[in-house]
Amino acid sequence: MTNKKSMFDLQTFMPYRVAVLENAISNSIAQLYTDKFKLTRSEWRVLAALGNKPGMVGKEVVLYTTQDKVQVSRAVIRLESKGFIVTTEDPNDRRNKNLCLSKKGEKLLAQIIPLILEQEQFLLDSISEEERRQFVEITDKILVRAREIISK
Amino acid sequence: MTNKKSMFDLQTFMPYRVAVLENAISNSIAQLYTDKFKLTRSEWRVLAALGNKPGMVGKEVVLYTTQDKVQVSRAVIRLESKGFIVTTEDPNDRRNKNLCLSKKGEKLLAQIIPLILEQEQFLLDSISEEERRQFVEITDKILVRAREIISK
DNA sequence: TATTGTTATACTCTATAACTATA
DNA sequence: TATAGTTATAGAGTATAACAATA
Repeated sequence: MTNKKSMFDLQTFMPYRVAVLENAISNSIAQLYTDKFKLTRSEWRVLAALGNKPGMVGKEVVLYTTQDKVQVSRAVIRLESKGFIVTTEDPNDRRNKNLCLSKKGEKLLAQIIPLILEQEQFLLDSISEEERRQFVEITDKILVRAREIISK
Repeated sequence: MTNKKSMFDLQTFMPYRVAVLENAISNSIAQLYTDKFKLTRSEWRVLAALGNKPGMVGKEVVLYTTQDKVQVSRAVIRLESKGFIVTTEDPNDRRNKNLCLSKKGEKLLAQIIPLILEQEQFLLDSISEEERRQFVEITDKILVRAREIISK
């Protein structure tokens, strides 16, 4: 006698497994920038974005960090008030704010990045180079599908 | 002339990629139980848990759904007030509440599960059976590491 | 009119601590 | 004392709409 409802098990449900994984990874990484540096995830992402591509305007940071403009606007305001970024007016379009790390922001980022990369390496050391390549390929394919659904 | 800070790119940072994937998947699934059935993720997980293993007590649901006892307690209260679950006192230990789906809850779950599984299938149709196996294996390995870090 | 960015609001999620009732 | 579950609170994440300034 089989129970029809027992055919659904959260434990083997792919979206649930990804959520659990993301939660564990995200917590393991977040403690690096929250505990010692008092940054939110949103702030950390904006910092990392500007470290990689200085001078982006808000809209570009939105695209780069996959956050919406409200999140970015608030993170920028907090980071500026803490002195980690400086904003300059774009002479070509005065609606835009060019965002750059301050010296203090660069120093902060230079402290965080090695810790973050070390943590990532520890996570990735559990799998082979080949698996790492497969992982990127597989997650990319699934991501495309998920975005198809959302945009419908 | 290379920029040392440009060595860190969010786009290739594994934890960021997993966060983006989880976000997309989770949104694509969530719209199924929020839009039509007005459930939160926490409520959906508790429902699914009880559908799979009726009669669990709160503590077991906590373990099964990877949520903490506060989340579960609140989801249970809401689900009970909506008439989707019924709670009975455990005669052996009156601190425990045995949780079961009501007929209404079973009906609800029976409506949701096919939609959820269809969505999962659409996501998984983007990869081969072999890749699916690899994905589970890889994510399990990374999860173990992430939990090692958190428990430190 | 459309776009960039800000402000306001509300709801969910997460984490913590304090509490109750039982054991 | 320890455990199961509840209540309270606050910070962070997410979504939406309304708004100001500029194009």
